Amino acid sequence: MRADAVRNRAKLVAAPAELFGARGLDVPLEHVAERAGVGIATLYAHFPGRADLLNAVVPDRLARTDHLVERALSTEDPWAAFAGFLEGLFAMQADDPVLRDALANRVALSDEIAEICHRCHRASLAIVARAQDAGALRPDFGPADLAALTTAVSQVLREAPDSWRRLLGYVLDGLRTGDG
Amino acid sequence: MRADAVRNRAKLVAAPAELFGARGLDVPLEHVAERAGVGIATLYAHFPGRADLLNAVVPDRLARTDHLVERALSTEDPWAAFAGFLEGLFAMQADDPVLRDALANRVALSDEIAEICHRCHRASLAIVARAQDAGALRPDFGPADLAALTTAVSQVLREAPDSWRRLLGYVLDGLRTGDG
DNA sequence: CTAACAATCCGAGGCAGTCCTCGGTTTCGT
DNA sequence: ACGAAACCGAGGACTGCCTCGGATTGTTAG
Repeated sequence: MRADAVRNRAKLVAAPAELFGARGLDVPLEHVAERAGVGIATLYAHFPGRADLLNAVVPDRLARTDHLVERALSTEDPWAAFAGFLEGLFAMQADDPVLRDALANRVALSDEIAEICHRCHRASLAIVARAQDAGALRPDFGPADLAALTTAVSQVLREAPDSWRRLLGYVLDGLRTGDG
Repeated sequence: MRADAVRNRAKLVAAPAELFGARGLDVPLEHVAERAGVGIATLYAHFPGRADLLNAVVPDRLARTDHLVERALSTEDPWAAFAGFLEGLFAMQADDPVLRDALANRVALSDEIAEICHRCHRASLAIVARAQDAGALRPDFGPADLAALTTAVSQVLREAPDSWRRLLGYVLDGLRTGDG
């Protein structure tokens, strides 16, 4: 690849991050190109469609959840691991609109993204199971609830970024059993 | 107003309800007109803009919350009143996409709508205060939390209509104090 | 009953935003 | 300096918003 092409591609991958903050994941691609200081046709030369651009942007962000998983698994207290995992997951989304919208199913899943999601999902099941086995987390909390919680909080993040922590706190209090 | 005008206006007001279910509040007005069996120009003759149509549709739905408020205020147990109010509020939204989106701030507020919202909001503050005074509801639960909860659940309603009740259950469990 | 007027209805079409492609032009690398 | 690679904006296609001028229909007075 030519040197200018590399430079432009990098600018294109960097541009969405700033724009997404304001308008969400569906900014016009023209704006992205303009922000990157690049013609619209150049954008399409690098990324045939919107999905391809997202697939170049999202995986890196999404992969950061691995760190969270790692931290949770190495936390001794199962409840603290579970609560900290959720807390971290949403805090990360609060800082990163791209990640937030990606986890809220607002991105068409490429194979790569799907793979990372799968990995994160499987890990979170383990974290949940461990907390339940320890008797700290209600046994009736299921994977669907986790998805619903993500949906719920991501919306709060979008509309009232200051309220999510309190809401999560209430949910966690409701999820905890006396035993933990 | 002429007889056919009355008939058409009624059809126009009725049409959105069915359409909103599938696509949310922002269906093309052309579709609304088609559904009503009316030309697009007729729609604009009756309602100069989308907001005017919504203002003709929303208040009726929104006013149904009054019934909920009434029920809650006449429920003796303050916690049951509070929990039942929320449960009813969301169940109502689950059945009525218009109401759901209206409460999630997706409608430009006309004076009339704003007035009804205000009334409902004031009433809900009373319900909250009563539950807190009785020592059944955490004293740190505030109006902002109520708004955040509405935002959160309305999004779950949109994307996973079967999960909201469980999620609300967890939140309520977290909100309840031992005393109640 | 009918004619005539006014109220109402209507689809075509102009405008705006976004997507994406085409053909020519510029720039990189040798 | 030459060829290939990459760049670029103009513009066609589509969708949704809204308006215009003419056609239609309800109403009422004679």
